[in-house]
Amino acid sequence: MPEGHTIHRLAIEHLRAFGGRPVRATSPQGRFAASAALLDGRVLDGVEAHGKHLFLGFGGTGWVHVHLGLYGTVTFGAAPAPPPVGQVRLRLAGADGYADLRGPAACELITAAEKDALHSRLGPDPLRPADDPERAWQRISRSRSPVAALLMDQKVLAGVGNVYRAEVLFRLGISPHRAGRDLTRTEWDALWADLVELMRAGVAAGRIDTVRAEHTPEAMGRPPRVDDHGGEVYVYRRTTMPCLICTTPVRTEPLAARNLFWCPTCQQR
DNA sequence: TAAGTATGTTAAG
DNA sequence: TTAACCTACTTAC
Repeated sequence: MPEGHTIHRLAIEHLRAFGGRPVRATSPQGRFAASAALLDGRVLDGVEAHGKHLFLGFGGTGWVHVHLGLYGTVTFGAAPAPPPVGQVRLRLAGADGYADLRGPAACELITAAEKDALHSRLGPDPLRPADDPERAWQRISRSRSPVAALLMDQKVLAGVGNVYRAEVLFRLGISPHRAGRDLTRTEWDALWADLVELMRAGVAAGRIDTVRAEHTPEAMGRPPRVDDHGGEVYVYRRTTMPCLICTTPVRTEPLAARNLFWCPTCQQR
């Protein structure tokens, strides 16, 4: 379930589980075996997340760069680690627990310089307190592309995926098809602020919840809805259901190779 | 058992 | 714009 909140949460969990102590590293599947051997017995001394990229620091040995892609996962468990199940690219194991990485788009050992190069290709991340939203605004306010595409462009903004883009646009009532340069500065400031709030909540909860208390099915007097991705949301993959607020059917269409979801009634700004 | 789907990205054309 | 890739799960037959 990888949008930026997942990756930031993973950084925290890795630090808590393995930080400051030597860790055993193996690649049961074999595809990361040579690098795992270099890492085995080293101390995890730093973790970082930028957008959907996770970095695990091992001193002079370098950084493990992980990108989960569409369906990569990390599962944590308590020691002793059982025999690996399925395709485990990387297993880290400490005295108290272990973590299994499966199906990542990227898992590679890189240098500090290579890590810097990756950062330079990414826009500001709402979950990195020092990141400056002005950098994103400079690009958005000059672009003819629809805001829904810009929010997903990791060079513009890092960490937002298909769920957060759909939900934040709904919450602000902004049409996904508006061109970036037609947004007002006030609207952009509100988008960034809402992303910061939503994504921080996502890190804390480990899932994406975007529905305000006054709009829950309970509060609206509607039957409870069952999510297939774990969180309570307004429009993402809600096409078989009416909009929670106005009961218009939620609409979907492909945009830049991804499915976009929005409410044509509530999002007319 | 096979096909389809997924919260993502890159490279080829 | 399209295909390819990484894996697991759900749905169809």
